Amino acid sequence: HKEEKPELDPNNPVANWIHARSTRKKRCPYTKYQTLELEKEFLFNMYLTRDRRYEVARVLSLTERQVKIWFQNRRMKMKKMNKEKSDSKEQ
Amino acid sequence: VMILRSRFLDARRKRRNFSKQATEVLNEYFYSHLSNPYPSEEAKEELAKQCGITVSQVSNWFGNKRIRYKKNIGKFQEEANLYAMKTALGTRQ
DNA sequence: GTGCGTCGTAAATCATAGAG
DNA sequence: ACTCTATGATTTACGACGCA
Repeated sequence: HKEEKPELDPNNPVANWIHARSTRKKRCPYTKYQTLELEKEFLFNMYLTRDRRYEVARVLSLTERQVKIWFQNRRMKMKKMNKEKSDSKEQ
Repeated sequence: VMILRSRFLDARRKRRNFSKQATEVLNEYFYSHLSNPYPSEEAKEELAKQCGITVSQVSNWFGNKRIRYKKNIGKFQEEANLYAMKTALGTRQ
């Protein structure tokens, strides 16, 4: 299996675990307004065009990358919710 | 029926801590795979079945366990020794 | 090679169950 | 009964890999 960063260390049990790179941006919770607007946009279309992405990012003071990733995560969330729903149906 | 059903689903939403037995099973797996505590999808399904929880909950448990263990190994030393001993006793023929 | 897709995860944070 | 802390869930941000 692959790693984000294999910390090369001898006897430490944690050594071969997956570790985030130190350059990773710290998670920064979005405001209620940002989240609400993103949800509205997602309701309009689950996939962004390049123009919509630029516009949403500009309006919400996020980077286009953040908006792209938010949509990716949101789609995964939707997928998970759908799976839960279908799992609970089948006794 | 729909009301009872939705009530059951709402109740499901309220978090309850996992049973002692379930936590036992998860910890046994975690500490016996400490150098690579990343269960496969199949292993997750088996653990979920044994624990009476969902695969997502198993994933959440391992995610939380890994980060919390890594953040403070000392705090978990006693627990680690306990499960290491348990595994040793259960494994010997 | 570029660029956006999913999948699995790290790490931080949220919410509150329940231990003390 | 009331604090808090431990615990389960959710939210950002990426790495690995896939496909057009």
